Parts: sequence; C-alpha cells; structure tokens
Amino acid sequence: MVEPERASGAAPPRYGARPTMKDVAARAGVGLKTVSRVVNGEPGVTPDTVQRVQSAIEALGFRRNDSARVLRKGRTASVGLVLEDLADPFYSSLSRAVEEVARDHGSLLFTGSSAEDPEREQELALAFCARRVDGLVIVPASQDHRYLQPEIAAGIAAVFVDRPAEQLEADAVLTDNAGGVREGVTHLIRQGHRRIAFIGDQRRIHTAGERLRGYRETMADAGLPVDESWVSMGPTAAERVQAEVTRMLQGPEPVTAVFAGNNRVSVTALRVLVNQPRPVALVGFDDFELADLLSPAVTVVAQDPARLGRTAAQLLFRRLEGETGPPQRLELSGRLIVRGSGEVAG
Amino acid sequence: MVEPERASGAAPPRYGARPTMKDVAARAGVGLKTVSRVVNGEPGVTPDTVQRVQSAIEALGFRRNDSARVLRKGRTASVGLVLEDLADPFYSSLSRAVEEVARDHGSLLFTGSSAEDPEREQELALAFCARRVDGLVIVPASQDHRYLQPEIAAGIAAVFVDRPAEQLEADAVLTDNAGGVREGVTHLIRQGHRRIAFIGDQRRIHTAGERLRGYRETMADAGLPVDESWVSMGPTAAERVQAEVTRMLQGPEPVTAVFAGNNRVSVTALRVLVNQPRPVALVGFDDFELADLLSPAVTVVAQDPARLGRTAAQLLFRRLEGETGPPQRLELSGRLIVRGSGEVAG
DNA sequence: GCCTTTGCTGACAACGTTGTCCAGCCCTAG
DNA sequence: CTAGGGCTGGACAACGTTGTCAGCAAAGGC
Repeated sequence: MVEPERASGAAPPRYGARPTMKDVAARAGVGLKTVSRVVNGEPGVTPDTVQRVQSAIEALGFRRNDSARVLRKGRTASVGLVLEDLADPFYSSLSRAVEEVARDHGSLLFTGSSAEDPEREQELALAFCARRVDGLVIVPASQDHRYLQPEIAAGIAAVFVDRPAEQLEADAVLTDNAGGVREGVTHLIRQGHRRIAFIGDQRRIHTAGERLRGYRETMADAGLPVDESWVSMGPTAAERVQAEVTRMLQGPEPVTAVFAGNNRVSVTALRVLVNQPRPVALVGFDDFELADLLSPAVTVVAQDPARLGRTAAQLLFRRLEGETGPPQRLELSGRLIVRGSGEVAG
Repeated sequence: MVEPERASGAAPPRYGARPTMKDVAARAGVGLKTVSRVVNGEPGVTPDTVQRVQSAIEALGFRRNDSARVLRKGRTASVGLVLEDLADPFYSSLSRAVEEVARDHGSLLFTGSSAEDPEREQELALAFCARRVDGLVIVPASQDHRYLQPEIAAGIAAVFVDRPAEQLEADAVLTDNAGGVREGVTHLIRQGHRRIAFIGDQRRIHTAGERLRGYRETMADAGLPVDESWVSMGPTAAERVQAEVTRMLQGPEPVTAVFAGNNRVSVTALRVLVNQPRPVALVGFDDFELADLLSPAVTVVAQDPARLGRTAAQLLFRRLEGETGPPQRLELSGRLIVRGSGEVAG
C-alpha cells in the first residue's frame, strides 16, 4: 500500500475551513476578546456589539473549539465510563443512569467496554485520562488498579461501581452480593431443597466470588453439605453453562434447584430447565425483562443497576465539587422477587 | 537523588499539579521536543536518551495531554454517538457495535441519549462538534438536521442510522421497515387473520411511519379493509399501549391479531394478551431476548442492531479516510422469525 | 473645567503539545 | 585537513481559547 504524499497536492479534508474567534472578530470588526465575551455570555458588552458579533457567528457558522477551551481552563466537563459490556442490559441501564447524572452536571460522557479484559480496561481508563476527563466511573475487570494512582494524584476523581477497586483505596458503590444470594438460597432451602447448584461467573471477578461465598455460608448455616460437583465457576458462555447444568441434572442424585450467579447464567439455565421432564427450581441473581412472563415466572434477587449507576455518578460529582474525606464504600442491598420458579417443591 | 515517598499515603494529592513535557524534559535534562519524540515513538533519539526520558516520565507520572495534542493536530480520534435511549437493548447492541468499530480505528466514543427529544439531540450533537469529534453517528429524533450543515461543511462526518436525516443530504444506514412489516403482516394474513391491529410509535418518527405504511399497503394489497380503530400510533409508554390493546380486544368485532411496531410495544402487548380468554396472534417488529422461551414463543421481524451499528460506523470511518461521493443510503432487510405467536389461527 | 469613576474594549500572554528549522556533533571521503 | 553528510537535539512558533490588564471614552463630582 502506498502512503499518500503529504507534502504535495492531494490533501485530506481541510480543517482550516473552520472559522475561529479571530475570524468572527475580523468580520464583526471587534476584538478577539469581545467575541469570547459574547460567546460565553459574559457581561460588559453593548447590546449593539453583541448583535454584530452574533450575526458574524451566524454568518460564518462559527462554533467554539472546546478543545482549546479545555486546554486553557483545565476542566473538561467530561467523564469516562468503563464497563464490561455496553450491550448487556444490566450495564446499559447503569450507563444510562450515569449519563443522566452527567448531563445534569453539564458533562459529556465517554463510554467504553472492557469485555472483561484487564488490559482493555486499563487502556480505556488511561485514554480517558489522557483526554483529561474530570472523573471516571469504572466497573473493574482488572485485579490491580495501581495504574490509576498517578491519575488520581493529579486530580482525576474515580468511583468504582458494581465491583471494588483492587490494590487501591477508592470510592466504590456495590450491591450486597453475599447478602442477596443468602436471601435467594434461604428461600430455596425453605421450599425443601437440599441439593442446590450454584453456577457463577469466573472466580477472579469480585461479585462472582462474593456470591459464591453467600451460597456456601448459607448452606453451611443451614447444616447442608455442599457437593463440589454442584458448584461451577467460569466464563458465562452459553455452551459452558448449558453443559454444566445438564451435567448436574444427571446421575443418581441430581440437584433439585439451581442458583444462577447472574442474568446471563439464568437465561441459559432456563433454556436447559424447560426441557427437563421434572421441574427444577431456579433462582437467579439479577432481574431481567420478561422474567415475570415466563412459565414459571422466574424468581430473582434483583439489583437496581440504574440506582448503582446514579449513586456512583452522584458520588463522583460530589468529589469533583470538592467533597473530601476517606474513600467511601456504599452497599446497596438486593431484593428477592418471588415469582414462581423458586417455589418448585424440593 | 531521593524519591519523595508516595506509597505511604503521606503526601496529600496536589490538584492541578499535572506534570507536562516541560517538567519531564527538565528532569531528564533534555529538550522539550525530545520528550515529545519519545512519547510519540518518533525516530531519531538515542536509546540512552530514550531511557532517561522514560524514567523521568515514570517518576513524574506524566501522561500526555491529548487536549493540547488535539488542538495542535486537528484530528481528535473520537466520534460521537447520539441515540434514543442507551438503556434500550436495541440501541445498546447498536452502541456496542459502533464502539467496537471505533476502537478498531483507534477512536474513543462519546455517547448520549436524546430521549426522543429533538432539542436534546441537537444539544448533544453540537456539544460533540464543539469537542471537535471527527465524526458523528446519529439516530435522529429531530425533524430538521440543517443545524448540522456548518459542521459537515467544516469537515465533521455524519452518518445517520436507523432513521434518515431530514432536510439534509447525508449518509444513512436503515432497515427496510416497510418490507419487514409486509412480511410479518402477510404471515398473519396467511394464517387466516382479517382483523389485524397495528400499534406503533409516534407518527413523526420515521421508522414508525414506514412501518405503518408497510401495514397499510399489505392490507390493501390483500384486499382487506382497515378499520381505523385498529390502528394506534403514539408514545410507547406502557399505559397507553396497554389501554389501546385492551380497547381493540373489546366490542363485537375484536381484532384477532396484533402487529407490534417495536420491541417495547411487543412486550407490553404480550402482558395484555396472556390474560385473554381466547388466544390472540402477535407478531412484533424487533427481536428481543427470551422471545423464544415465552409460550407461545413470539414471532418477530428481526432487525440486526449490531449490524446496523457496525455498518454505519464503518461507513463513517471510510468517509473519514477520505472516501468521497454522494451520500449513501444503505438498507438492510429484516428477517421474519416464526416461533408460534403469529401462527395462532385467525 | 478638571479629576475620578464607570463601562466597554482590545492587546497580550498562557495553556501543553507538535511541526519547522537550524545548530551542533561525529564520521567518512577526498 | 577540510568538506560534506547523517544524526541527534533544541529553540521557536503555532493551534484557538481565556485571564489579566491597560486604554479610552463618556459620565459624574467638585
């Protein structure tokens, strides 16, 4: 492939075509600073002059270059959001909530999905920092956030959401994962289940570990043994989950209930369970759309992703407004929603 | 030289104390431009010097200020995405696809939801322009996009997706809405339905209008009269849709099938239909998760939001790379997925 | 009538980076 | 020994904006 010659002829689209305040000033016959004043609605300009400047702006199609403004002012009025997967309904609700709060504070939002890849998380977060976002909201994928230390020291606020930062003291807004699972598993035990499966996400993910802990503790507290073949942690790809559920339903002593560690697991598990000859109970972590319309309707431990996002973003902006104090850790509780699938007799 | 001890948390973060290339240069004992060269991996620096500069960067926690870079270079390596509602699964899949393409081209992504409000769309798009994004992907909410004319003239590329621009010649990537509805309605007619309802979004939304057109044309082509009480266009708030569906199922000659104009309508309509004494057929525009697990499973005309997003973003980057030529209009076709709910006898 | 105040305006530097250009330096060839 | 060339490194301007400060009228006070 041949590089287009730069020095000579064929130039890419011309950006010099953009009028600047200088151009506006020239056309309006005023000084540069006066244009700046008009554009920013600063006082101290005669109505007549304002009028002239505004016509010039209109005529030239001028729009202030916020990059230059940012450079001069220091604050960028933008925040970055790093999450796992924007296409996951859980995170898209969370994003939307963050976006809304940012908008209320006059900020724009950069978004990026880490795809659960630590390197990608870091790459995104640092790229946002290089753009000098005022703050970051992060759903962490990595195990070590020390790379953010210099950024935070330089004044970029960071709030972690859904999962805490690791190796770094930082604000975090979380759901009480273990507590939520405890509610769900207790519910299953009350229905008479004793052989309860737990299918979760990869162990290294904080929420997955916490949920597993909730499961083990609840079982132990109830005096129920846990056969290790009932526990499966790993990627939530449909094939794996499907295979695991299927496996657990075989043999002489199959599980009679499944606790699904997140919304993706619930959905995949469901697809297997509907084809079973005898009913198997299911309780899932995370609510999802239409859970109530399935038959049986799916009992879940619901998180409130919008509330997580909103709370995190609000905390971020409080920090940006100067709130000091040690890193906070807010924990929202989950809520058991009984719909039928968890009430199948054990 | 003794490093100031950072690790022990003794040092209070000094805000605004961000090191610049100048600081790095001073510390490394080299010139400013040499630091720039190292940071950008430009050739012509001795390995020894590179090493010195890199240690200084590390020690100071320097990160290049991309705002300044942007100002100097003209291109920002960022694009803006304006859509209707990030929390809607349709748009979140679309976003994710756009994000992925942007990433492949080394660009960051600004996102914003218009909430179907024309003013908000404009506000967002222009704010992105002020940040000098290289390009925009827009799901329009407004009826008049002339406000983008100066921006486009100044070199910002714009691609519309899902709905075309209005009052403006611009690239657009759409689904063949009328064609998709035609398939769905034809399917219902083949099942023997004569009284088919159409419930859609607000008329001013292009896709809603196109889908309605598809419905009317198909009915007309089949020689079936359309009673205006079977058609309802308006906001897709659950209450309204619920009321309309309920209304259409009453009276001496209730509809026997419902065509739902988008995924939100489908879901709401479903909630009403499951409670009906006699089965009512349903076909919806847009696929949605779990549609296949409901009973009956829901027959839909599926769009491919990820493909829409990907196609639009790819077109955008081709434009940014200099592809000229008149505005393109790409139309992807919808796909009827037969699952059961549309096969209820009429 | 002169001096002060007030209100409006513009010149200029600075933000942090990159592009241009030139000055050294070392090496080799004549 | 000198001229020329290749490398390396640095001084300086420029990107478009905003903050500072000074200039300059008109208005007001004595």
